[in-house]
Amino acid sequence: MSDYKQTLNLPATSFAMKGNMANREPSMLKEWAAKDLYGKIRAAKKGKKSFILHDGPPYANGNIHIGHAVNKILKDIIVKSKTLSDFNAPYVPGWDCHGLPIELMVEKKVGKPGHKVTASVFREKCREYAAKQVNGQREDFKRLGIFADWEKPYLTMDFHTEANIIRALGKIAQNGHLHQGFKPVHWCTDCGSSLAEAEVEYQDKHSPAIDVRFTAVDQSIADKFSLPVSSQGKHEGTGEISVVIWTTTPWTLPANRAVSVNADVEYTLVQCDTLPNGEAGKLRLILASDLVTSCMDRYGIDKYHALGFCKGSDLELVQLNHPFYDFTVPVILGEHVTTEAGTGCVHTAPGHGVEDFEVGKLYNLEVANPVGANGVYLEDTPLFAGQHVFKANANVVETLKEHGALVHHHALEHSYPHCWRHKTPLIFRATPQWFISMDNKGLRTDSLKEIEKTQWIPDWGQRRIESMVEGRPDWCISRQRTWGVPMALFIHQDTGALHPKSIELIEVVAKRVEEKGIQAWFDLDASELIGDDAQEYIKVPDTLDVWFDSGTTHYSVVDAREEFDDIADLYLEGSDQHRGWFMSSMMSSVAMNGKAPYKQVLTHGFVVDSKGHKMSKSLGNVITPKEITNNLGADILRLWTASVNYTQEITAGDEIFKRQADAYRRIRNTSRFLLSNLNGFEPAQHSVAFEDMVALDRWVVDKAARLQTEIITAYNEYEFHVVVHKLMNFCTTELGGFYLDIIKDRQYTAKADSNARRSCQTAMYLIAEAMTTWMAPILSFTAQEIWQALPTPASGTRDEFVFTGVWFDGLATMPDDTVLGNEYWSELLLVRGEVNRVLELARKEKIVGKALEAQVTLYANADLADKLSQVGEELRFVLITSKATIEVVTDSNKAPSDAIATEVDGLWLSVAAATGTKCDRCWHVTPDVGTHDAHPDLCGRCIINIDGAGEQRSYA
RNA sequence: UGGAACAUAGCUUAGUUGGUAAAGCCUCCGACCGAUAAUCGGAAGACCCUUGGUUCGAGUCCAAGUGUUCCAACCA
Repeated sequence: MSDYKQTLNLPATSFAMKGNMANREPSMLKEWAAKDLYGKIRAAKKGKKSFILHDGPPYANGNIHIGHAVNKILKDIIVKSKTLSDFNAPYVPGWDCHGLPIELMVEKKVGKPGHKVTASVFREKCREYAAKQVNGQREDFKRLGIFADWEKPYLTMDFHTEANIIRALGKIAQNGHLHQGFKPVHWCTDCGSSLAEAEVEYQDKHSPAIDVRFTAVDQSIADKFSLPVSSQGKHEGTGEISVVIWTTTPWTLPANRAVSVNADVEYTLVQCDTLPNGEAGKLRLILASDLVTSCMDRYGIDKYHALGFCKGSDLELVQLNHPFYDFTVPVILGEHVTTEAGTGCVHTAPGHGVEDFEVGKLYNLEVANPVGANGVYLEDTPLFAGQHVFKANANVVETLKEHGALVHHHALEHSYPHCWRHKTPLIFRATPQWFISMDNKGLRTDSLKEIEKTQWIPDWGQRRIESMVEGRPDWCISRQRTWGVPMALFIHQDTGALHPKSIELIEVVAKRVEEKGIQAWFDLDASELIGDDAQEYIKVPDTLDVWFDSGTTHYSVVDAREEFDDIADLYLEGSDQHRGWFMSSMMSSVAMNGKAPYKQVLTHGFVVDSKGHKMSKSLGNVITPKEITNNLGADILRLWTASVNYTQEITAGDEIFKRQADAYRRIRNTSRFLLSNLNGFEPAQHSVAFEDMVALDRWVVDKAARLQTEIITAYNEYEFHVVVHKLMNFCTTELGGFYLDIIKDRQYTAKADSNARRSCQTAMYLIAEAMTTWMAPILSFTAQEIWQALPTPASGTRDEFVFTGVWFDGLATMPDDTVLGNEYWSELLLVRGEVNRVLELARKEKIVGKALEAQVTLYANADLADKLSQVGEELRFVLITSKATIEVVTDSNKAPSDAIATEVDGLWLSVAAATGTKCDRCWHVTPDVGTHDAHPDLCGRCIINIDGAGEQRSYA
């Protein structure tokens, strides 16, 4: 055996084939942190045009789930790609730290505020708990390779943020958007306080279900129905006309202010020829047509008939007598009214029901609130003063009977909200609340204008938030909670009016909060700030809705942090945030500044399992980021995130991650092969000028340049799956299946320092440089690993990190129609595909094994033959055969019958075993092997490459 | 129940103004043994969710339906 292998330029690299990223990433992160990578990026981009992605704060509770991971990875990809586009894109991560879920967790540990611990201590515990949660989540985010100012995040519980939240409230009040009102909330009469939905549990309860009739003030209401007409005139029937309602909460009747009907439902005027339970007498009742039969059954009225019909809308504003009070209430229209149960007419007490409240607002109904905090009717409540509402139920029923208004009464067992602590039934009770008005100062219309100016991606986001803003009620920002930013206002104890100096006072309070946190407000003695006014003015005890906290971060964070010099360019969150953060941010920003807080809003979908179902513990289909990073590494998780169209639901599953790992290996191996062929290549001394390169090498560099443009565009449009697909396809199709396969001959067998070899090394080097930047925003760990393995560039130094630089600018392009340019090689690629197909047939027949054992004859028409011959003798290198012969086909000189027709117009192929002997060095089969005395096992080409000046290559 | 979105090979995605459904991965078969737990070649693989409609012609336009997700909270 000869030793010619030693004369080859075989690939060599220390870059491992297996990434083993799960194990290696943590140490890379450690190193990056030690070297202050984030700080280095900031320094490198200082003074550059800024791009501000403002982080929506996750709630500081619990481990991060895969949705958090997707969100942060997408943000990170954007920040990194913008950085490579030479923007200064600082990334300040945030956390939402106040609010009920944390209170509930802390309650479990230390009990409710005001019981075992003071409110002050309780807040301290909440603060500690939130801080701990933030630390945990922060480490998990870091593990994903997210680059951020982790040492200086923003927390909504930072003292200066808390102070700014209060200032934001002041600004909104100053601009006239703040007003007081009432709103019904879940109320526990034992606690004497409101409850959050999370504190409500549903249990079965027995309630008195009653049907009550409200007599019409004006009996001519009958005219509204389509009454039958006879010779005696209209048949109107006889008996008092009433609308009948059904309710399970008789105690709410004192607060009744209307009866709701559905505009589109048909109602019947029913002539009853007996009273309920068969007693003698006549009545006319108004009921939903669909429910007449069931109602009559229930009432025990068997002699009745329909007099006429009308739509609910016909009854609007008809006046009815309250069943036991001396005032009238209107019939109003509400969409919440259905005909599933009851009578189709709904008792409406705006003080005791959310739907009642909402519909009542449309009709300017009074929000009557006759029930005190202890569940007892207030002193000025006629008939029931001093009675507890649940005890009063029986008395209300009795009173109804006395007034002849009770149509039916029975007991009902149904699911009813209870206090989770006392297990007692809850009531809905209107309490004074603070609202940001949607319409008083045109907030709704102004917001809609700003929404239109904002770019929503995908574009349906705009319609979505618009419809929400159009339909939303005033924003109730007050909460009766402990762990929240206080509504730092003083109101008059009797009138509820804001203190005349409220705006100045807010700044004074904010200064104190800046020093000592929100506790400063709760510790504050009113007289300290307002002196003698403290006799008449009291501190508002409410806290702010946490949506207000996060919604105002455009002010408390973006405006406040010195690394930001403008409003945010981009907000990026899950699509649920149209209702949430996007909305609260828009509302507060317009209320404060009259403009949107962001220029673009990008949304992503939710992560679902492989069947498209949401992830939940009960289904057992939850995949955690930790599982992925521990098994496959963060780069796989990142690649997966980047490879999907995240605007829809994002599917996660075992097979999907396995496929991502496959894709990862392909990209990694292609990079490895490039690196291994750059062994010994010094760009400064070995680079070949573009115009001196072999044609095929120029083509691939041009291809890479075109691709880079497309990839940057895809990054700019936030379409990362396009990046991944293009990258993969380039590795597979252009590189693996074509270019790299072809140049192996040159790379391995040409003289080490020949133009033929240096040319393709130059191309591979340029591609490796560019490709590393392409993948850096996504496969950050791998890209940096490759970056460190790349040779020193011609400039003499390489930045320590791929992340501080810009897209590679060393690629060159050629016009499409350049001689031997893109068009030419595209066509040759097609020809090669056909050759491969035919080679495969020959392989099946055992004529050849590998392609180099074959010789191919291309029968081509004149046009094609001319093209093919442009690369001359080097055509065989393109086809990776030992010989390639072109035969011109004309009408008179057709291809032989055993040649195989191809998909390429005017091309027939035939394949045979190459004649000659296999060269021991380059493995081509040629007749001249054995004719050279010095090297009997080599072909002439190899001898030139070993002993001579080296072969010349121009094309491939 | 309302509002919004989505539905194309096993997987991830392309499918322009309607004109015979593409790519990569996976799978299978083969080659190679100088990218080797790699690489190369070839092949197979789709009732474009269903049903109607418009049209000479529909993955694409329209309608209805099915499935899934998000929204409709003093949850974030």
